[in-house]
Amino acid sequence: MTPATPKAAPSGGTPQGQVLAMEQRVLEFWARENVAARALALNSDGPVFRFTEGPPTANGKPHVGHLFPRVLKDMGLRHRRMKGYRIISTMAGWDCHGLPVEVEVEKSHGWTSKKQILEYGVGPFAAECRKSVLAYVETWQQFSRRLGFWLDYEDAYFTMDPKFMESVWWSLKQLHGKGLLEKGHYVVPYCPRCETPEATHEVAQGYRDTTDPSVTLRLRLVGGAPDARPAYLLVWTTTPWTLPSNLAVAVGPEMDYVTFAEEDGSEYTLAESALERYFPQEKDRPKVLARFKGSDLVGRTYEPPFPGIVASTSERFHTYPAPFVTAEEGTGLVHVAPSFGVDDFQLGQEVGLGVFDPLDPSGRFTDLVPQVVGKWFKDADKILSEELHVRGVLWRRSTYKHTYPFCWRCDRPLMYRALDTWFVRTHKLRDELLANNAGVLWDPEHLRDGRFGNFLAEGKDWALSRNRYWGTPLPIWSCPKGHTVVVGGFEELASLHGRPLPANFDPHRPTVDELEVTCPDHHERMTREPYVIDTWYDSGSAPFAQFHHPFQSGTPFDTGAPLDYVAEGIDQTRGWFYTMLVISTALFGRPAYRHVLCHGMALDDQGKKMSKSKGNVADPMFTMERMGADPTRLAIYLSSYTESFRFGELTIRQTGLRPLTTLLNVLEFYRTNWDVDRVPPSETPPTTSDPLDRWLLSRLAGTAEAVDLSLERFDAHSAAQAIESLVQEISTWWLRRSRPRFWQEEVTPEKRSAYETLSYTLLTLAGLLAPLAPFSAEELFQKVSGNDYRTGAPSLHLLPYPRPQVPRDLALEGAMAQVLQVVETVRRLRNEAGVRSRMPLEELRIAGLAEGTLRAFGDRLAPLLQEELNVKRVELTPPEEFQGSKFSPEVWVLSRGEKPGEPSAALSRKPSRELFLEGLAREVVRRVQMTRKERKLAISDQIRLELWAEGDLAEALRAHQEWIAKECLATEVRLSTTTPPTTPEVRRWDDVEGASFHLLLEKA
RNA sequence: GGGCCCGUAGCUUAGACCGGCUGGAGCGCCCGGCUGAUAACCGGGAGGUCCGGAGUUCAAAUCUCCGCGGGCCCA
Repeated sequence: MTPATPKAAPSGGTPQGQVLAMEQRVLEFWARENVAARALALNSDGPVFRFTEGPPTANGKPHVGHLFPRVLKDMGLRHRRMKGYRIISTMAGWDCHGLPVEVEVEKSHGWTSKKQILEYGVGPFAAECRKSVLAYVETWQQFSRRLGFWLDYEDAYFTMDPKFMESVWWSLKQLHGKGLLEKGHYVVPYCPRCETPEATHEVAQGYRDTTDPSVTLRLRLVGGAPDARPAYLLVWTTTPWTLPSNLAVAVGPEMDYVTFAEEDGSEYTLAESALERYFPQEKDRPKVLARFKGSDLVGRTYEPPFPGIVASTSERFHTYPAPFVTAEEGTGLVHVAPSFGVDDFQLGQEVGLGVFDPLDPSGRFTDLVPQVVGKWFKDADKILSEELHVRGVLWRRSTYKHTYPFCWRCDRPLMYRALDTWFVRTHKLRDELLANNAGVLWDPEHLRDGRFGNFLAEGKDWALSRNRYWGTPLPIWSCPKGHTVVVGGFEELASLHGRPLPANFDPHRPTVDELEVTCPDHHERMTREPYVIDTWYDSGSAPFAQFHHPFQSGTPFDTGAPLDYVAEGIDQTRGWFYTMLVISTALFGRPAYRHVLCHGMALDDQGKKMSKSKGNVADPMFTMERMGADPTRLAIYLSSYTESFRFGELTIRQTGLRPLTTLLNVLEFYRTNWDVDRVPPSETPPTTSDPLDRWLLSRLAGTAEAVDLSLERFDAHSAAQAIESLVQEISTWWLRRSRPRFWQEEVTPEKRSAYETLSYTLLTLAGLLAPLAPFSAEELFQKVSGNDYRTGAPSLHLLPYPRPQVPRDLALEGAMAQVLQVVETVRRLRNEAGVRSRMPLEELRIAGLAEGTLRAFGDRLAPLLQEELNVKRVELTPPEEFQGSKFSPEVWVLSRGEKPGEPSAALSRKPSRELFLEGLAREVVRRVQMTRKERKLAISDQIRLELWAEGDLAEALRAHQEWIAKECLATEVRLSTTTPPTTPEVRRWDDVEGASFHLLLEKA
């Protein structure tokens, strides 16, 4: 959602605010220490990892569609960099050309047609296009920096850079030399507003539902019926504006057709299957006079819908057989206008119909059709239909809902139109494309043979030329004698020009066309084919053109080496992934990339599709400023990003923020304690015999291995999940169980082991987390290593990736799992008995533990459970004990393991008198601690304590007076049974197992 | 109209390729605990027609087919 309130980032104590503050700290550190640039310069002699940034079109602010690929790319690049690879290249890139940019400039002037560009001047127009692109680059850099996406923004490639364009020219010459670049007159999707054809991958972006007229004509057959009655063909179309261009009618030779008569005696012919559509009610259906195959209908002559518009020839206005006629729509008799349909054009070619195109380039009728001259083609529908109606040619009229392509930029309906167009003959490369795709690792896998593979198999040609201005000009010149030269570089152009090119030669239009170029053979002035090329060709050339290949020597570009990793949205299957593959196959005969990661499309928090009209499109910069980059990144990694997934502040809060809060709280715990004890952090795994610590180290080793393996496959999802569950385990088990060790007064060996295990774990975890959540990882590193962002401190992101240094102890992990099972069981028993954890119980008996568990823990098992479960005695007993009725329900709560391997447990139901008093003492201690906190005393502050109590409480306090003093850091504890004074300093506590007491607390 | 993908608790997801314990977690909810990690932390519980139906099988969330819903792509 785009919220109404700007940049109101929450702050203060919320987890969200803490994360934002943390990220700010990290950003300042990175900037101050120039960390990003230093990281990019790492590993200059390491093994090569090839990458190319898919250049976004820099003509607008980044949107969600730009966020996801960047988050996924960054994960892969950070991981490989930490593992010592030299990344080629880390250049940022900007896609500068194309219709989007032109449209932006046109809009700024309020122009509606191409003519206005010419009036304004192509030179100034191009200059504005350039300016428009550059205007957004700064915004994009801010966005990327905030996200933590590190690329080389200082040395970015721009597809409008003459050097880049020269490489593109070079490649086009190669294609031409291989017979892969050809001109033809073909039907292509055409936007009359933009006055240019579009490629299929562009058209693909603009389909939507629309309602068009549906008209059925009756076209009079010359000669009429056999008995000379008037006879008509019924012909259906949804584009009445193409009817003046009608040159033939197509029939399906194998299909069944029928004739029927209407009341006036006229005979009508249509496909048999169409009868039901036109006469849904059986009772209305006319009587069929004759039934025959379409082939019997071939060769008839009819009167065109608009006689006199098009000259008749011996080929025109006849019925022809054609394979594309179907029985599913219309009448089975298809209106053929070769200028305006792919099938129509092909049929026209075959039988020699010629073409008739009465539109000017902007889609308005010329005087070839007088009744609609000057009209926009869609506006002619009504006028022409009305005329047909008046003349009695219109038989039925209604509307028709279907999906139809609209221009992806200007949102006007496209048309299919026969034009002169330059093509990349990709159909000739079909088998090679398929072969080069076969070895690519697609994620998700099904794309390889599914959507992408199917598209390649279609083997459609790529319409390359655009009748526009702001793009790489098609470098093809021809002379009046028909001689054609494809120019593959500026030097070659200079030689045709006859002298050096002007300094700072700009190959864009219009300067390129102002250059005098002479035909080397006929010595006549040559003119350039007046097109620019599809901007997708530019970006598809980025892997080599960013290096100015082959003009620049000594670049790291290798003609034999595909990219190791690319990541973009699934929409790029027909976009960048396609154009890169075509170009690399044509030029270098190899695949363009080894591993492709494709993310799905974003839905909003409610699972609804994001669309501009709904206003639910997330602004990623805003989202990051509110939620933080790491929560945003984690939310993506933890989602099923290869499919469509929800993305919004709610989702980020629920999925991305949560695991980070837990982790940062663990860190907070560590730091709070570390500030007191100052045990040096351990960069290597501590040697310890503590089973809890050894368990954590083993879990860490397992996680490290799993995360690394996942990231090797660029599987951020599994990696993030593995980290998330380790964080969970640290927090819910290791830390909780280790707390008593941190409370110890002195730095005992156990306490040291806890510190070292935790610091080592957190430092390693920081490394594992670095590719995914670089900010939190840095925070973890700085705070645990003790570097604390001081000037000159090392950054985590300049350090190598952590390697597991401890072998896993699977036996111990299995044993711990069983211990956790016991803990869970006994907690349930306590719940059942209604005895809170603070109240100690006498005894716990356990049976059915695996042999391995007992071996792994030796005699440490009992103390571990004793503390965790607050029982005085833990006995391991033989399973037989649980079979009889030895445990009376009066005394014990019981859980019998039912499945094999499940332990049984019996717990004392009630505390003894003695334990009850101990429990009461603990209740009092807890309240004293709360009071200390209320008074904002430091952890280490000593106090004097006075307590007033009666009955059981008084007895409990007397019995545990010393212990209370120790727990509360009290130099003295005085007990009174008198009435307490009613001064405000005396704090009253109620409801301690039904009783109340007072306390007075002073700093000693 | 065609192709590809997805559908597991209110939400995010594991399990599916390779059929087999009682479908597992986290968040949220309810109950409780803890109280110097504190807008934090911990336990327990409720909550699932594994989208529906049919088939294969001793056995189906998992394999097959047919629907329904959603997404993306194509015509």
